[in-house]
Amino acid sequence: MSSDIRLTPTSYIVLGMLRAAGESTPYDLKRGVAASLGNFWSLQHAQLYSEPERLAAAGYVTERREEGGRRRKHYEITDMGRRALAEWLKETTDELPELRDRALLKIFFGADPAALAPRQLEAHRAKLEEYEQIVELGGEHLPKGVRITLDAGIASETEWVKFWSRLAG
Amino acid sequence: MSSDIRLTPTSYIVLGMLRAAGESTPYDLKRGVAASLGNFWSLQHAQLYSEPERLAAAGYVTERREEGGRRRKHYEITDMGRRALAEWLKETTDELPELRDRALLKIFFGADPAALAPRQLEAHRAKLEEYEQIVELGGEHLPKGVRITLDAGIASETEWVKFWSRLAG
DNA sequence: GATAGACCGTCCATAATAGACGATCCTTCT
DNA sequence: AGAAGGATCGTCTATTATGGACGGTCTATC
Repeated sequence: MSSDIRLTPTSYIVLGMLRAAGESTPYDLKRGVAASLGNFWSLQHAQLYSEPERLAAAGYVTERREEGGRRRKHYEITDMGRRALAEWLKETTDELPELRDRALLKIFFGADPAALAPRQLEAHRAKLEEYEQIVELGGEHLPKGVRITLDAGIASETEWVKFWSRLAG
Repeated sequence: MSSDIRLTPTSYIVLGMLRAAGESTPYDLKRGVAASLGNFWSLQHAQLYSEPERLAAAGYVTERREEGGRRRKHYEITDMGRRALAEWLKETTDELPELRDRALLKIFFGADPAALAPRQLEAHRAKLEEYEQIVELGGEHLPKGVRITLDAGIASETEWVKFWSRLAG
């Protein structure tokens, strides 16, 4: 409680997941993130262990530790956490997304696009298909926000598939 | 020379910029990056001061320091640096781009899309226009790789403009 | 030759990355 | 029941990266 920490996007991810899923262990968070938001916000699983601790120390979440076995930690969002999350959700932003594309980086410096294209095309196609699968099996009853990000993913991957197809020739 | 360091994407950015532009100071690099590759590979200007030092210690670049005034450091790529860069450029990758989109993150957790859309739309539109400007004034004689990444940027921003337009309603 | 504003370099505390490592748990087979 | 092997899960460490403050230097202008 009460050391004041800086809340980063990582913090809000933890808070958001906890609000949506209820009490969770870091591993739960990890799986949840990987299956969804990890697609447009990359992060490291180790952070889902350290960040909740930080949040617990500052009072945004509570921590409960199993006695036996794996001694897993279970976290739950507090009212303070809910308030912080709600406030953050209300703020708009004009920041553009950050992108880090290794393949583009190589092309920029003169790598052969036709050499890079096949594997990139394949990877983007696979991702696109993954998204479409999710929509097919029950995209109707996804929460609205989730559905929108999924649509964004589909639109964006579709575009990348086109882009790399052109380069593959 | 000869401490062996791990070469990160940041390293290759420094090497690539030095190969393309010849001897440069970190500030030169900073400006060069901001104007081009910064659009699809975000990085911090402080890194363009620390990374060349690291590379110099390992022999990938040479360092020359001004005597008077600002005592700027000038860096130049070595043969060893060129070899490392060339090798990296030859490797293909199936890694997908990393994305970090704060606005999408908020939507995912339930923020109001219509509230977020206007500023995002505006920002993406501005970026798109910036790219198109570059093409207009002399996109013909840009290096091929640079031109391709520019095309990628245009395609991608066009898509985002559409996406946020839909949400703005 | 003063001054304002742009240009430039460095530093620091904190956060994030990458990935190894080791423990625990579950299933299946004998 | 017990062993074996694979999936699940948690932690740690060294290295990089982030964000931003701070302070110095240069240049144009009056």
